[in-house]
Amino acid sequence: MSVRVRFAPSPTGFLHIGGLRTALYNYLFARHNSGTFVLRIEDTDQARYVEGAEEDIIKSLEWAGMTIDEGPNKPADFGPYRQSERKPMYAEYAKQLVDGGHAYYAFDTTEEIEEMRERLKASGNPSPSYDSITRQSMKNSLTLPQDEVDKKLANGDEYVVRLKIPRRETVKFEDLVRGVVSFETAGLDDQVLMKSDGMPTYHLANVVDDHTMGITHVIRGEEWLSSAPKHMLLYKAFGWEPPTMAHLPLIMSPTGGKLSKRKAETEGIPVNTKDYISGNYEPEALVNFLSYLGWSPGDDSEIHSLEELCELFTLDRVSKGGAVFNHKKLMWYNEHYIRETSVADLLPRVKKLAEAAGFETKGEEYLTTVVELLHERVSKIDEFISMGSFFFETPKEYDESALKKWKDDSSGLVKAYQSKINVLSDTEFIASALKSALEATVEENEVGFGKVMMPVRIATTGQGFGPDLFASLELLGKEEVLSRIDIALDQLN
RNA sequence: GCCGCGUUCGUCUAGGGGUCUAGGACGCCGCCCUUUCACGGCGGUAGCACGGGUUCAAAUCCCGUACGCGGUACCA
Repeated sequence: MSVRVRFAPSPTGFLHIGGLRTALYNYLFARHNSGTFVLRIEDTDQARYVEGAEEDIIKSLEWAGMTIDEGPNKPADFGPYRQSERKPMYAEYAKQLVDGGHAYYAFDTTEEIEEMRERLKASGNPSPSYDSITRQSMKNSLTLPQDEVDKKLANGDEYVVRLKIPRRETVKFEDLVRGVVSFETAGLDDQVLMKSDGMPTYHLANVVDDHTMGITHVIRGEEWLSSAPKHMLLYKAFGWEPPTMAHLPLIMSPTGGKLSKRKAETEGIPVNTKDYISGNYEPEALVNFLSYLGWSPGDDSEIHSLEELCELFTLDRVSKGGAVFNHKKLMWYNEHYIRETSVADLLPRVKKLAEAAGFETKGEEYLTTVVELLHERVSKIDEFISMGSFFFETPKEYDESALKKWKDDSSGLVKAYQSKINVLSDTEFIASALKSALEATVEENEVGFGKVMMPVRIATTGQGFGPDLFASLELLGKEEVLSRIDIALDQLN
């Protein structure tokens, strides 16, 4: 049987980083096994539905390089791929469960359930639930006479369908990440399968869809482990072979706990994939970083393309413990991929960013040199613009910490250098000549190299750091350099 | 509280009874390179949660404790 996996997010918001990793592991597993990667939208909670979320999910996966084989955007034989569009199906399967004695109708109002909980709490049960014991004293098709149940259903009274959890059973199954896990049914509640609005809950829809869509492996976050026994019970009740389970470790916040939107934001970590897109991160870097958050190929390698990861990925190498999101390591990956990318490939992207920042890019040749000069020192592509802003405009201000290196004698030295390069013709205005001129200035004034170099750098770039000074000056051109020195001399004295 | 899952350097991880004096990566520190800042190169720092077993031998197996995380909804 060929492998079929699904990524099944609910469109309740933008795709966050944890969801992206779950998608990635599913994708990697699918590709490794020449299987099919399915996208299914779990939109059964109408109250939490967010407009545009589905588009965001698809766009995010595409950006990361994951090709969806089947999904709402790519219909195939197992559609529809939105649960809301599969609604009639769930009711039928729920009925099948009821008829088979595995589920029942419950007519209790939320107030009545609340009342039951309060009553049990008062008598010492800290977490009462609607289960094999309490259902005996509630209003459902197990306790009510058949004719009354029929009447209520015919009347159109509101009801839910609940799973009839067996009283005392052990549910055991093998998880590809965790090994054998087992649960006692005594601790499980009679999960609602069909809500009173006619929509299924996650549990029913998920099991029905995974089965009817031919899903062979369920790869999802650990937050689902606790409800997995209910799902196993459902497969059994339907008489279906359950898919193989694999519960992934959660991505944790540096301060502890599951990496939530709120936590991530206060810690300066972008949570939504769209923030990585708009933040100009390299998708290859995020993918590589994420793949190693809870998995490793077992050797000392760190860098792998998506294709290589597909080749290497196996579920038995996924770790069990939660993995803390380390933004610095992500940046290391990002930096790596920037350096791996050729100047030619970087060029159009830098051009676009520069134009978006309102800069005149001064021609392809000029921009190419800018990218070359900065290539080894940026860690994110937008730094070509921020760090290299002086290539596009005269510095508006001078970096404060750099100014500490502007000493009393700096003006004089900069002036001396200016007069030396002033005599160079436009064609003589090249890095080597500019360097010689500075060396001459150094010699004549009997000072250290940095004594002249740094003030010149500050005057012309506004920064105390940056790419090779002489190559930068050459690119800027004689007229511009001289003019910047004039302005600096004027402003810094 | 109850149920479940987990725990190797600060972080991500390798390791699955002897080859572990515990390996790699990020970070951090130092040195080299160097006109600055980076890049790069070299080196360093730092860890088997704790307590009992089992065994000739335990980071590795078992039990317990602690701690962490998840679940405990007509949310997913």
